Amino acid sequence: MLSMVDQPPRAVHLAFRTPRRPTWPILDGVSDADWVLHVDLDQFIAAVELARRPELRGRPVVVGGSGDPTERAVVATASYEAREYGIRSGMPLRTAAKRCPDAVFLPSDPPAYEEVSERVMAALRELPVVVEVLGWDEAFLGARTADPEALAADARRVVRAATGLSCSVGIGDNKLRAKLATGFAKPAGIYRLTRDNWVAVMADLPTDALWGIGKKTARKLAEAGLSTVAQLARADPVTLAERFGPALGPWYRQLALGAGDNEVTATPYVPRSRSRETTFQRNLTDRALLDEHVAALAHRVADDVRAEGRPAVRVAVKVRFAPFVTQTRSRTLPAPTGDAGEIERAALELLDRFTLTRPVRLLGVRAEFDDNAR
DNA sequence: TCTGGGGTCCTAGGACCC
DNA sequence: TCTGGGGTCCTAGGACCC
Repeated sequence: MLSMVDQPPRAVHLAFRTPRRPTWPILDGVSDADWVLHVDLDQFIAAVELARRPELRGRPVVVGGSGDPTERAVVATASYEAREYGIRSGMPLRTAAKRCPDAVFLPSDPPAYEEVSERVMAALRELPVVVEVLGWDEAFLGARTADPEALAADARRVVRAATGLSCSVGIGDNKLRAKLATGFAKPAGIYRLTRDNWVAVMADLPTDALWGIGKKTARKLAEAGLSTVAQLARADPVTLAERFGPALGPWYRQLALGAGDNEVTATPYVPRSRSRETTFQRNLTDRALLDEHVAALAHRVADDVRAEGRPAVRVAVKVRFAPFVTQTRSRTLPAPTGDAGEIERAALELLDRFTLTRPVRLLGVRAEFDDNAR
């Protein structure tokens, strides 16, 4: 339900492929310069819940699923108190309940978070900045100022005034550095990360400290002898391209150098796809039921497609079998459409292409839009 | 650790065309 | 015709992020 998802890889790649002269800030502390600020709400979902349930303050609070820790669902956000028990976002609720049986489990309430998020973004737009929304609880601010720390403090102030919520602000000379700076600012702080302190701060950290490198890639990099940011920064781009692909390989090295684009844009987000999926509390084997669920998902997707006002050009169906094997089947439609019947027909035909012998734990339907029509 | 839901982008192989 | 090289589309899967 995160409707505004980050798009850093594309932006960073574009900047990498067509190197633009970066407008590096003039760091004399007096002249105006271009800065990127990254604002990130502290434990956003948990904070929204605590704001309307003040009696829970100070207790470990876990938000996710329908609030029943025995169901198939994961943690959306854990309060800092809950994090002390090792509870993290993405962790199964059952695991969280084992780690902290006394935690308060609350259901996820997306409309409530959406509403607060809009107030946060509206407050930020009152500042002399360009606001690029990244998700419910994150935004980049582009600004020309001589005092980015003062601007960051202003951002924290207006967000608190509008919503009562706390946020952290990273200051950088590009988006990558601003985003990573926020990690050092949390909670409730401000931190500046630029080319001046990049090496001192980042060099010895593992590669997955970078935004865009996760556990899997970090492991593969380590196997290639590249465990730290400094080692990755010194790696040969040609070798990286051979091992990790023509775009990803060299891009990893750019990340390690702290390079990235600094263009903040308020241009509204235009989605490339819309999808709906459901994990069943109990695995499904009955083919008629599978058909029914896919048809229902297809109709929800068709509603979303029509709401977009652009036709779908492609439909995909996802099946996750027990224990946890995921397959997808997709097809380009004969003609772009927003018609629910046509999307349903395509989805059912795709479901037919799977070998449906194993129990199914998840079904999903996705519609894709024409990339050129953005 | 029995592992959600909603997104984005990259890769690679094969088809197909000139 | 025992054989090319490039471009583009289609499809499935993987990785990452919030």
